[in-house]
Amino acid sequence: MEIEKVYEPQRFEPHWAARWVDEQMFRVEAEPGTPYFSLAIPPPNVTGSLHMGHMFEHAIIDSLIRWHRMRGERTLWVPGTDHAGIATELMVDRKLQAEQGKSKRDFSREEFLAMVWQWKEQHGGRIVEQMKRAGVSCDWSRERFTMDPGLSRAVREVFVRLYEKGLIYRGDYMVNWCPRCQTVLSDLEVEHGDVNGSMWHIRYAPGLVVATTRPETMLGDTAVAINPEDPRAAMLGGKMVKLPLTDREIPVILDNMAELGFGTGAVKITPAHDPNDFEAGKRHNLASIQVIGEDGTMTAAAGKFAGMDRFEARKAVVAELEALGLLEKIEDHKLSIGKCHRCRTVVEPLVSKQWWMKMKPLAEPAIAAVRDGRITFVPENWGKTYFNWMENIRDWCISRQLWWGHRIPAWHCGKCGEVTVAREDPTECSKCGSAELKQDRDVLDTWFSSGLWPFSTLGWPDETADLKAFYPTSLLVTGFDIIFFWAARMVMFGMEIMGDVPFRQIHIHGLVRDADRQKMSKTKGNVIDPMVMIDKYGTDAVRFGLLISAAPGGDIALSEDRIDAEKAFANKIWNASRLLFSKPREGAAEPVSLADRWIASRLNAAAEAANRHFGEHRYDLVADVLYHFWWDDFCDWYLELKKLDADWSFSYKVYEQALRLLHPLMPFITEELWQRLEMGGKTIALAKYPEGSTIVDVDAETDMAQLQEIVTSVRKARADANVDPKQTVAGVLSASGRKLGVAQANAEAIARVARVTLELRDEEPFSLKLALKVDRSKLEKEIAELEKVIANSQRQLSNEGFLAKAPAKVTDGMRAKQAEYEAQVAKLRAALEEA
RNA sequence: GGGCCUGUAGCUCAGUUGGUUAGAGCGCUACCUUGACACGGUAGAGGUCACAGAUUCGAGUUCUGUCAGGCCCACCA
Repeated sequence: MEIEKVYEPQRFEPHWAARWVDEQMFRVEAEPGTPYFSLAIPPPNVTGSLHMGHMFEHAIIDSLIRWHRMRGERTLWVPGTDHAGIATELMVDRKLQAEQGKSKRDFSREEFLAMVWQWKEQHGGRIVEQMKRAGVSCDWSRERFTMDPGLSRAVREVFVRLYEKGLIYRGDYMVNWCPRCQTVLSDLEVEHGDVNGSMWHIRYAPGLVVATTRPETMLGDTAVAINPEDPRAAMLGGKMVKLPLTDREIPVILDNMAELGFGTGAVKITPAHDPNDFEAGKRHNLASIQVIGEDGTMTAAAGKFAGMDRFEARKAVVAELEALGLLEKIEDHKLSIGKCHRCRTVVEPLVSKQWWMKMKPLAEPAIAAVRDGRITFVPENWGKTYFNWMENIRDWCISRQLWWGHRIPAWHCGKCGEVTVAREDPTECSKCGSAELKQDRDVLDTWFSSGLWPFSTLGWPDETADLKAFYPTSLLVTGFDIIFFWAARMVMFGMEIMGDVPFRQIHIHGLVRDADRQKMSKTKGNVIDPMVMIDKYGTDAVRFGLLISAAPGGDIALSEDRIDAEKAFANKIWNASRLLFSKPREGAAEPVSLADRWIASRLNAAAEAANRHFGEHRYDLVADVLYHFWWDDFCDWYLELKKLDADWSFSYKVYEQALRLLHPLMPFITEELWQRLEMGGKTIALAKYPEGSTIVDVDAETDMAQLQEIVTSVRKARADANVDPKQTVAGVLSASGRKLGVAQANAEAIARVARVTLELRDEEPFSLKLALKVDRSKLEKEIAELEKVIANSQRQLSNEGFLAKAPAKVTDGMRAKQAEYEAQVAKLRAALEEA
């Protein structure tokens, strides 16, 4: 058979990648009622490009999917992408900024959306093309996008249902506001970090000093609180004090929120700009004065500070207080601030009217589903993290002041103010019948639509055959960073809407980090681009490198060296194939030698282990087992011994099975080589995965172990004696029983792989003596060299000659080394004598 | 403040229910360009399994504590 001399994955990987897609080899028909394995891809952002995290996740999913498919199961992997509301909008906005110096707000909503859609049409296919190049075996005929008409209908249906059920409501609450993105954010979208800030102590009245980390908000204070147990309580409680820098008077209230002994014991209350104060304001019926606007500048209510940026206003307020002598002191204070996880702008707490989802009633069945095992986590420890969050869940703010996304299906009546929520766009107010309706301007949090993904992609709300055939899906594979964002919400939506779990298992994988365990990031410049790696080393090497490093639970430290090493593995397989393909294939395909029987047993064991480890999601162990089977067993032992045989037909049989075993992990090279065997199938991906068994050929394995021990002993003896590897030597082997038998039966094999002719003696214990012809001149040369070294170091030890002027420090180490040299020389002299 | 995880060879990591001599890849040393492969072969070196106790015939593995590091959640003026 023809086979190219050099392993060049670029020559065949793109070919197979295209062919798998073009011929729809992974398309599957829905047959409700039959067993299946199905999985929905965690949809990557449509705007994105493939990074190592995707590559890793897809390597895991694709291996598992291919394994299930090869086991003959009806296997579906649904691909798709996410519109990624805020991320996409920010990206297009930045692009406008860079290219035209304009922002989103220079355009109308319609104009802007048209641009985003255009961008999506032009560039949205990029990540999908990259996935195809990476060989993922999705059913591309079922590709979905979260803003497809069908999925949008699902979003709307769910919203209306939950609204009608009272689980979605609208109201004024304290929210996280990003002044840069001009939208509200959910708690999960805020990243908290510690910063070194200050605590300013401000005297509001004699004997009443408040401490604050945000002095600019004092302009919106509507009370000062002290603890009811505070000694000042009786005197100050209910009194009015004048708020510095303003004309207003505010009350001193008594509330436990002022902790005795913390700070000054008095807390300023700003209901419009602090979550705690917002609650306190409700408790005490306080006014709420918003002094910071949605754009992050001070409002008219801030008086002479109006129009200033909030951080400028802070400086100005502090300066003014200092000038008035009201600033008692400034302390260093460590505090945590929240930033928008998209643009890193400091989030401003504001009171705002938003849409919310009640989470407690949705969380309960979702908690139960994991508690009673209808959903299991792999590794199971992640269940604790899930429970921890779910049991302390708070309502989810689902509206966003964005344009790109699913617009909230609610209409406001211009006449009576009633809100009409409907499946079909209404023409009149549900209360007063007025036609003066305006649709809510907001869109839904992007995670609302992703939360429906497992069933919306299968055609819900229609009762499709796909839905009946493939829901619940079998598995979710994802990173721990989106357990709350996504996984938990899918469980809640699945339980509420479908009345069943969205998937039976959740496999949580780690993060791909660089070789130094640092997070990969563009700013650090340590990003390893999967497409670059694919070009350089081939997809198979990248996949295998990721999978063999994928220990459960842990992050993986990926280096280019690791990928390079796996390319060497692929290269090894390629070259083993070249050897095999140079041999005749004709024959009965039955074992003809010990080597044949042994490799069949090893193949069987490897197959059994691979199946077992796949079942346990231990892709690292699958990879490890197959790596060692191919390299150690098949190449290093089997092929070397096989070179003695004339009939190679059985080798082809084993080889073909070994290709199948490896296919889920290295789909390209196995497909390419398998096709050259002309087995008649369309693709190795649809060939049956070898089952293997725990029953091994004990006879063959035992004999082979004996043979390996003999060979290794000979090689070691040769290495010890420094024998030229090309030279065949004679030797005497003492052994008995089975080992002797093996030595007798396999004398030719031993001679070949160890270059030795052995005289066998039936005696214990096992021993080996090589009859070596010693090269006298080589020995003499070695002795001479060593003696030179000894003489030199002797001079050092005794500080003779020129060294006497600058005596070296004599250490024990030097003396020991000297003794070693002398012993070595003595040994060599003895050897010379003998010869 | 609450929760989770990690600490094993120079580096990155395995080590299944406690059981002889603790493994892999890379790196390192020596030898070898042999007709599949130097992206290779053969033989090696290298570990007080963070530390201290406890349980046990037996602990890298179980328990407690200490130290070190990482992550997540949290309305800590």
